[in-house]
Amino acid sequence: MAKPLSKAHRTDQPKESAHPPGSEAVDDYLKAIFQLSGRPERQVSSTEIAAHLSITAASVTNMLQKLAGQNPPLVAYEKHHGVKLSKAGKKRALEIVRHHRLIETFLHEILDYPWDEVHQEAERLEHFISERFEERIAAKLGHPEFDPHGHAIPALDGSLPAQEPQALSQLRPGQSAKVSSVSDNDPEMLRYLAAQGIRPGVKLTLSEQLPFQGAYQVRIGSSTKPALLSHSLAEAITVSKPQQ
Amino acid sequence: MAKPLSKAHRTDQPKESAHPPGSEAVDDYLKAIFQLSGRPERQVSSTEIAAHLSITAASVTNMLQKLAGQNPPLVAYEKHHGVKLSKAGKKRALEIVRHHRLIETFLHEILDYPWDEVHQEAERLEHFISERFEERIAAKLGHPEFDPHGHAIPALDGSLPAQEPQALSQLRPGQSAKVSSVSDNDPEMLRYLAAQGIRPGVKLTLSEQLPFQGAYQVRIGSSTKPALLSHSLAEAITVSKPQQ
DNA sequence: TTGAAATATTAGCCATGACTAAATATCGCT
DNA sequence: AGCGATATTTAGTCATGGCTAATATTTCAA
Ligand SMILES: [Mn+2]
Ligand SMILES: [Mn+2]
Ligand SMILES: [Mn+2]
Ligand SMILES: [Mn+2]
Repeated sequence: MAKPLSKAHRTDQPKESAHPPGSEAVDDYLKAIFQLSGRPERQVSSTEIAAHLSITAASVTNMLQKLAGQNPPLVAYEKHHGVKLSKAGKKRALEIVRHHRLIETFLHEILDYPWDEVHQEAERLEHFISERFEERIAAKLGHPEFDPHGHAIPALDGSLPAQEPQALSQLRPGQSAKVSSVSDNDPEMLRYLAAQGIRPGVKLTLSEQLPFQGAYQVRIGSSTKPALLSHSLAEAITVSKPQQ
Repeated sequence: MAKPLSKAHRTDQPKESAHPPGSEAVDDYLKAIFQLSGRPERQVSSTEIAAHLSITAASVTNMLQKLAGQNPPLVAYEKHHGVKLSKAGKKRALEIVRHHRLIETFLHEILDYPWDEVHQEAERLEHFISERFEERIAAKLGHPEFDPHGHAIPALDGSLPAQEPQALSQLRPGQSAKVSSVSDNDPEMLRYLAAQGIRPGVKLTLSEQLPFQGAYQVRIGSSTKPALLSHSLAEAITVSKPQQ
């Protein structure tokens, strides 16, 4: 918000706008590109970003050109060939991811949110908390390394533990593994998983996989009766390297 | 954010905009009008609102017309004669004030923010927390009635304790009173007051007032050496009805 | 009572970040 | 290699909420 009252500025300000650049929208683009480009890093297409953010591809192209035109550029954009984050863009994306995961952990641990409600709230707040707030909740939580869904929280310098996450759907029958993380954006799914006792750290054994992308039959922890998980559920669960 | 993928809607949506009405800006106008109109309720002028929000009067007029045109109207606007909040506008304003003061209390009590830093953070977050978040921090804090500066927190139904706040500057020499609240928007001032030991609940005695709006000499609590407060400082402190 | 000063509104502009429709580039396949 | 399908970009529009400059209204003092 501008200060029309101050008369003599050193240089005439470049006219503050109602919705400053480098805002919520920009954050969400950078985060989307970060999440979609995976590891090792891949170019991300306009269409993918559009689908991820539920907006049109035209809007995405428009924004990508702005992001590429910033100084410093936030993305490297090749017309018709997608984008990659620049150094600066990646730094900002990781900052927002850190906010998101710290907020989720905070909501769950301190404010007793159920784990299926933390994502939605964090998705909004991640853009608006200060560095002070970030620092304080991190301290309060004892500088946690993982959020309630098992996702690693980037450190202050943006570093993440080198992980080799594998989808549960890629296990072979008979193999065991520990749940590393679960997808955090579908509350209904999270409630279902909680009801099954599936959460990060729990040991799973794939007893059988029905043909044609059918259900996965898993034994959970040391329980006796197995559970059945759909293919999309098995895709939403990552596990650590299978043991034995 | 729109969903361009859903094809057949019941009625064609009125085209979702990037910055939905009923947002941060609207909240801040309603809050400003609420704060400025005082008790008993007064009409508030465009210029006052402009100064309070550090924007131009033209922008204010523009927004007031929009607010008056909403259904239901959020303000009663008489061209050239200022505005008052409508029922709906007052409800929303109190909702935001409740957010603000709960957040301040939360930051101070749970996250150990110093009292001069809570206002700025609350000013942003008040617009973005959910009802769930509000409810959780209120519960965590034991449903507090006052924020760290002594301001009353509106109840869920919007009610506020009937208070008769009086500026310290209106005390007569010799009178004693208890500090009720201190203005919360100037961090430097708050640090100064804290250093003097002036905070809500502390007893003050006005020993002398220098002429021509000069300094106020007060004894703080049961301390022996008096402090000197400028007129603007004495305006920023409210006290409860003088005793004796 | 009247005219200048102070206040307030109008008119026209801009940036952000959506949208749709039209144009164009790339890709997959014969 | 070339055609058509798919992906992507361009062009033009809109709402929100700022701004400045010009105009209109109200107020106040002579
Ligand atoms: Mn977000
Ligand atoms: Mn998560
Ligand atoms: Mn605010
Ligand atoms: Mn306060």
